[in-house]
Amino acid sequence: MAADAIGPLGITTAEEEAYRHIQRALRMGRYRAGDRLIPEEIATEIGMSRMPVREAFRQLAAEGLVVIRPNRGCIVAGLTLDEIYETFEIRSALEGLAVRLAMPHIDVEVLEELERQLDRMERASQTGSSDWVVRHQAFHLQICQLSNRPKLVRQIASLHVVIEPYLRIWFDYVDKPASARAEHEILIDVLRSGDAGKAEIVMRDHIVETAPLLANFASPGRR
Amino acid sequence: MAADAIGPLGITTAEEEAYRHIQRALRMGRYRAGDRLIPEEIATEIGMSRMPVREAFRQLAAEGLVVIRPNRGCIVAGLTLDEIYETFEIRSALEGLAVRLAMPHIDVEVLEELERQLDRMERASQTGSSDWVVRHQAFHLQICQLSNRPKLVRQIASLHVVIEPYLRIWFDYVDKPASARAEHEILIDVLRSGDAGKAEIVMRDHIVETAPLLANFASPGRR
DNA sequence: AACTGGATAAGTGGATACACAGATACGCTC
DNA sequence: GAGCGTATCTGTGTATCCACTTATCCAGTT
Repeated sequence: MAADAIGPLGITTAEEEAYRHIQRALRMGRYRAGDRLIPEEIATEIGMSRMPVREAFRQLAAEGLVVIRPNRGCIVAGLTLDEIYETFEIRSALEGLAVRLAMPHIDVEVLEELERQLDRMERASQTGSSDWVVRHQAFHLQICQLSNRPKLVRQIASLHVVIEPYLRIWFDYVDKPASARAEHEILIDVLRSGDAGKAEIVMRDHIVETAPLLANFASPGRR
Repeated sequence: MAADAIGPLGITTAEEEAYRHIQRALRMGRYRAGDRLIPEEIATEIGMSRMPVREAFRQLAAEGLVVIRPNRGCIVAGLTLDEIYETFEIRSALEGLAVRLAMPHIDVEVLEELERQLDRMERASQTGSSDWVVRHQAFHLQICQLSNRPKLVRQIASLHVVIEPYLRIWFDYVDKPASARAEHEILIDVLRSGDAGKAEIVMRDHIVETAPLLANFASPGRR
């Protein structure tokens, strides 16, 4: 059939489209925490009925991006200060595990690729756009993916989505995280060293130390 | 209204009921990995239309218990051998973190309660029923809950649900995990010692060492 | 005899329609 | 004037219906 390639990406179902649309909006910080998401509103926005939108809500609720209370609609979740810290703690444990398991798959080419990623990150930050956030997450996920643990990577990616709005707020306040480059260079260094146990510790510390930095800026943004 | 208390538990919506029904069935191992879950079949089973069942599928898919392929229905997920190991690795990282964070909240009363839990576990195993699995999970979750990290506990609980069918198979093959009692006594001992770092290591080892034990029995059961 | 093509049946995804629960605002009573 | 009860209205949750995709089976061809 000619109508096979409907969308630009491999979107097959209306639900998938709704899911990506809403998730994108949430990541971008278009809605504020506590805002109600009205199914019909979003449905007309992307030209479908509210049914697939509702099913998309379910997926988002499972990821913790929204909260659905029976008969009382769907509201944007938002994280309290405690929950931001908690999310970073979980990230530190999972990404620490990932980097430890990734160590056997580290070679020169990988290290070079990571260096290039760092360059892209810096360039993105200089353009002033919040592309830096996307690049930063790509850098972390790149390392995690080397662990060859699909479920682990998915869980980590899901956590990144939850904290993305807060990273954006942080980025908007401070023009560019000054120490970010150095921080991530240390990560590459420890990967180069080949010490899996040390790499895990460095990654864990790197992540938990980030939390208080953006918590200061994120707190006014929460509900 | 008199008809307020419809169900025995606080089930408010049909979807909630469908979700619990299917999740229970999956945990009990009623379906085998690869089986197709037919919405109409389950819908008539609990007296509703297939719509809430469909939405329940979404939640289950988000938890990784089933897989939904567009236009091709809902099949029971099941874990490959690699995925079983991976799940235990993730559990070890998360429960390790949880026990470390729980340490400040450990006191004599908590330790006594955990000892009682162990007794209940042993009693459950002697009755021959697979209640042991429930008790075992309750024991682990009890410790995790002391961390005071709701999101962390939820993630861990979700992993427990995924591996529950395999724990049951394991339990059915070997009448009673012989070393289980001793293993968990060690956990309580390290909690008593007050050394958070050591407790994390002990918990991590305890969990990853369990994986190969039940992997041997679980492998014939997978798809 | 095996493989490929099409036709038919079954089943999933989506839309519309309806019933019920919750929120809000107005009026009545104290 | 304030507080409570009630009525209306918005919006969610469920059911039925329709369209489209996919799988299966049979027939025709090589």
